[in-house]
Amino acid sequence: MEKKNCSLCLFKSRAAENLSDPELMQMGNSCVEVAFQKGDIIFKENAFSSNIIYLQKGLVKLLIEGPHQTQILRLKKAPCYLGLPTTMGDKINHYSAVAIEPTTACFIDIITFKNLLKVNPEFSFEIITELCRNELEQFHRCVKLVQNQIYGRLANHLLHLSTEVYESPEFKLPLTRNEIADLVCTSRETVSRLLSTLSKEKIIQIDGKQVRILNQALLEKISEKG
Amino acid sequence: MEKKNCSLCLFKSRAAENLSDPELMQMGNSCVEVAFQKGDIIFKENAFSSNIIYLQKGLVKLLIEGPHQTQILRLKKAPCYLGLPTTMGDKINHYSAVAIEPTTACFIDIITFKNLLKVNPEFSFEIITELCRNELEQFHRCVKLVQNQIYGRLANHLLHLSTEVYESPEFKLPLTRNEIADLVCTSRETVSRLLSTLSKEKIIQIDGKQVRILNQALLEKISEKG
DNA sequence: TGAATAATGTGATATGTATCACATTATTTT
DNA sequence: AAAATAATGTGATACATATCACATTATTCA
Repeated sequence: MEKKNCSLCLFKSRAAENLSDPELMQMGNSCVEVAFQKGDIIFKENAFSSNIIYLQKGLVKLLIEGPHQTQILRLKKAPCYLGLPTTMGDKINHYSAVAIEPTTACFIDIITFKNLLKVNPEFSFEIITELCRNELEQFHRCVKLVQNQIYGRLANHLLHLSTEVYESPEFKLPLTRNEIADLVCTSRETVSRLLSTLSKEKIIQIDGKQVRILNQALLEKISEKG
Repeated sequence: MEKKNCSLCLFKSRAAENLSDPELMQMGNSCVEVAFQKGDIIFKENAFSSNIIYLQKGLVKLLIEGPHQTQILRLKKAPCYLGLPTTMGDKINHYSAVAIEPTTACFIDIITFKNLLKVNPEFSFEIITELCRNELEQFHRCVKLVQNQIYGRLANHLLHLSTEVYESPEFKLPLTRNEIADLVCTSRETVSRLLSTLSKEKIIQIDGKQVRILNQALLEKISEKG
């Protein structure tokens, strides 16, 4: 197994800042760095979960099979941990992760990771904090998904891509209309139609996958009110 | 402040099993036991979150204000921690907790709790595991809520009450039709209608709040398929 | 470079569920 | 016990969105 030196890592997580040099060494010794292309599966629902994954670079979608369609639970942008709940919460993955942009990830052996949690409480503490923040986000995401109409959900995700993911009013959609449908839980056709509407209303400008947000304030209003 | 002896507690959490006697003492010294009646607010959304709460006995609903209506995020049955994510994840509560049955809860000072996390990694580890399991559950709950039709969601919650909460095919609904609507994200009228339908189909028997599950297999099928 | 495949746009129609309206029945308060 | 209030049931109607159908345009692959 390739040995990595995590103490020199430029993408170190906030939690890992609390690790001592020997601890980082230990992590590096049971850690593999892997590169993924768009569309590559990082881990798969129902497979055994044997690694904690740390995303160094890239963008990933988390997928879960629902009773009627695949659902995109959320997008995860590096740097962040991936699959903490599914690896620590059960032996089997409850969802899949798929790269939607070129992505680099570290696979950390679960035993080493658990060991670090047990010897370094500061590290544990940061992981707990991250888990808690994620769960709060998840609550809010769920409420929006259920209560807002699709127009609002679509607006919400466009804003998220613009402000959080790409940090720019103009960006290229990393998802097809079908995937957007899986993200906002609707049909491909409805996504097409509503994107056209947003475009006709001069709220966004859209050409294929290229999006520009023209009226962010209005988009925010739509995202909140429904 | 009343001092409690947590080492004698009969409702000790799995995580707390890992605490030493002095640590339990420390917890007991900054811990208050409070009793709640049905309808009593345990903590409130947007208020400062200053305690970790451990439910000893009872049943609680977690509420969050959505863009269109209040939503019941989930029911929590004792014994369990309450508000871990909202207390550890932010300074302000992102949701409320309200007793829906007579409930007893321990309020543990957040500073003490955090301190225990930092000195006892086994304790931390169990908390991490619990958080992860909760998040997985939350993912599944969200997918069901979004993808299933209301008939399926209603079936799902009736089953949950029967098998998880009351562990009996017959039970008294702890919620009004309005609250059930908030739980499955629909309107009161629809809940009324669908409960009648389930009753007409001889899948459940319902008289006011008294429910008996007549055909659990079919109810499970409805819950899964939609 | 052409053929095959995938992605997208848009009309017509069907349907689940919200909303409004109002009657009826519990429950709480005085 | 009477009065007030809250909870519930049920019909009529409106509407957001799914689904089906098919044309059009990109993209991928041989």
